[in-house]
Amino acid sequence: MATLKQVAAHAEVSVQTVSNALNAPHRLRPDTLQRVTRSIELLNYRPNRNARSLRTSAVELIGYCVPSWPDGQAHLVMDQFLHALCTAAETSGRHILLFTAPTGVDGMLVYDDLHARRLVDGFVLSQTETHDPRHGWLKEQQIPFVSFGRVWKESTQPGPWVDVDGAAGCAAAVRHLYETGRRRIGFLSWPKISGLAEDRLSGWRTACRELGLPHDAKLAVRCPEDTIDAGAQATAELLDADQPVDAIVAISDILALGALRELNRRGLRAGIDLGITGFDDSPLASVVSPALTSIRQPMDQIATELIDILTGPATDATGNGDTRPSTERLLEPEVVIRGSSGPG
Amino acid sequence: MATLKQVAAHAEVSVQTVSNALNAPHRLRPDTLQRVTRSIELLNYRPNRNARSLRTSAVELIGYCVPSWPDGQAHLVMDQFLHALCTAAETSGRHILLFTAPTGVDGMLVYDDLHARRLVDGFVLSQTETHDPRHGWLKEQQIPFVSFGRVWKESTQPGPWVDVDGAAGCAAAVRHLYETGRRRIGFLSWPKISGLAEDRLSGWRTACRELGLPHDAKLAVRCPEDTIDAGAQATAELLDADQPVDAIVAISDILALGALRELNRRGLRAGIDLGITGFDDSPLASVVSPALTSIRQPMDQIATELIDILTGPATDATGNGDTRPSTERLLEPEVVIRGSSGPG
DNA sequence: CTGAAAGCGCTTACAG
DNA sequence: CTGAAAGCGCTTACAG
Repeated sequence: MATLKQVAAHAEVSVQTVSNALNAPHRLRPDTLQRVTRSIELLNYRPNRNARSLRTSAVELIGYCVPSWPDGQAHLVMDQFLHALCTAAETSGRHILLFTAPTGVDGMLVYDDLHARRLVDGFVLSQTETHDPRHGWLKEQQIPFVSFGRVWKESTQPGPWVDVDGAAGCAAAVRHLYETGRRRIGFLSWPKISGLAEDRLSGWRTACRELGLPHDAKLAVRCPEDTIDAGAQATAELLDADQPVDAIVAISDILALGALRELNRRGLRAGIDLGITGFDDSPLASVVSPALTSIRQPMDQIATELIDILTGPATDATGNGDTRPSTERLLEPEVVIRGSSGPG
Repeated sequence: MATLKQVAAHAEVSVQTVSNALNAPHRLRPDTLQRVTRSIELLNYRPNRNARSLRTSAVELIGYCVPSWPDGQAHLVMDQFLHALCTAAETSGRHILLFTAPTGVDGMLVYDDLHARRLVDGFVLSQTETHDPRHGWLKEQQIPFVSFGRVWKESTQPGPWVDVDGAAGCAAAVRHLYETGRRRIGFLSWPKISGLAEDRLSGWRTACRELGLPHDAKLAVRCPEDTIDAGAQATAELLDADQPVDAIVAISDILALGALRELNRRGLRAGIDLGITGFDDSPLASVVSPALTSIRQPMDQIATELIDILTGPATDATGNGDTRPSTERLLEPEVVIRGSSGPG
């Protein structure tokens, strides 16, 4: 492996000049730059990142904790998210370092260690939970981070975040179903009350109200778990009611698949007799028939914003200016229309 | 951040002794060790990894290229694999660095760069394809790597690998179905001929032959794509044949889900009227009803073996001893029995 | 525009 | 068992 010194000797300049050729080429005279560049190519020189990091104390590595399954819904799009995150990181010359950690506050030792030993510059958090302790802790330690997902139920959100407007997504799904002629739209939700679920539910409720559609509590079913079975059962309820629904907005693709199955069982046709939509546009959505209309989170944009915020000018690195507003970005999801919600 | 020097001053020893306390504690006298350890704790010292790596030229980081979807089957268990890989890496004091690269030989520039700039010590490869160029290239460059999955159709497999015995898995599924009384077992396969598909198919064929069951070509259907629809259609074929099958071994969970749907549509009960098995034990398997019997790859063991091989004594670092056999580990998958193949 | 020198925080032969 | 010293390969004020 060639070193800076060898390149310098070869190009007959000082190491400083070679370093500048790489990091501040405008400082060199064109002819010098060209000569150095030639030597770099000839010797196939690659700067040693460890040496650079030792000097600059920046590793250009971003930590991401791989969520441990079983977590239900989220991991069906995890590879999409990771791919987007990697790509965004690489665009800014960085990479993603993966690690595992216990959930809750116990895991913070791992985060702290990774940062203290300078394996990473900062963290991207996801799988944010209601009352997630990580954000507050990292902020207190002044360790750079950005969160995908808000910490719900907190009076103040610690630190910067990027999130998708679930309410807007569900509202858009309702409007889409309305436009295809549906007038009684049910909602399939999750069991435990979470900020995420309430957010999406509220979007359904608001849109129905605005369109003059029914939106009473009976139309929103909390499924006991995020499975196809539970989705099918809840769908059966909604179909067997005195006034059956003619469309269903599901809070996840899995539940929507359950709805699809129940329709199938009854000889009803999704997209014709009823409209069905899911959430996440997971790989499953395009694998069923009719394919599932689903609400897609803009993964690439999410990832880009996350990296932008994390690598941008430090929000609060000094500890002063604490009152400065955190960086917060709420992105719009998109309804990907497929067969299950009709031709429109 | 405390440094080695500061700890040394605090403990009133040389930096060398502190370093030894961390890396070779047996060299210190117990009382010295204790004193140093106390100083380390008091100052909350964490060794700077970049400095260490610069010195030792080992970064303790393993590169893994995130596969770009859509790739069909594999990404449903990607998070399981990543989690296992991370855990195994951490057990050996290492971490996973994620990156993206173009497929094929173009991507090798990325691999080379990552290694040359010392961002990683080596690579774990997965999504191995027939005629995958990466293995040969990395071997030639003497860049450490280990592959999850064999390069099929090569006369000699370049470099060490870990793989799962797909044939054994499918054979086990056939035997399991036989034990639950099935006597005419179909096979659902993929469109393009790949080493992976042929391997699994051969397991079905061999087991059927050994049990005296039919295994003619008509019983093995190549689905045009890895979707629920395709699986359902192929299942319909197998059921409408002159001699209908009473069980189906599917090469993927998705295809098995298609089989389940087709049975459902016909009023047939999986696990009672027919036995169905999938492959990969993806999150989907436990989310349907009846839950899907599926062949599970031992992810934790795979990951452990991969890291063991990669971090073990260099197989061929010197370039001599080229004839030494590569490290190769073929692991047994496990049939996870659920409702879709009957109570047994 | 270019160069000589110090230093980032470790580890590792080498002496004592 | 312990210590003084060199060096891993860079970057960065500081002079010239």
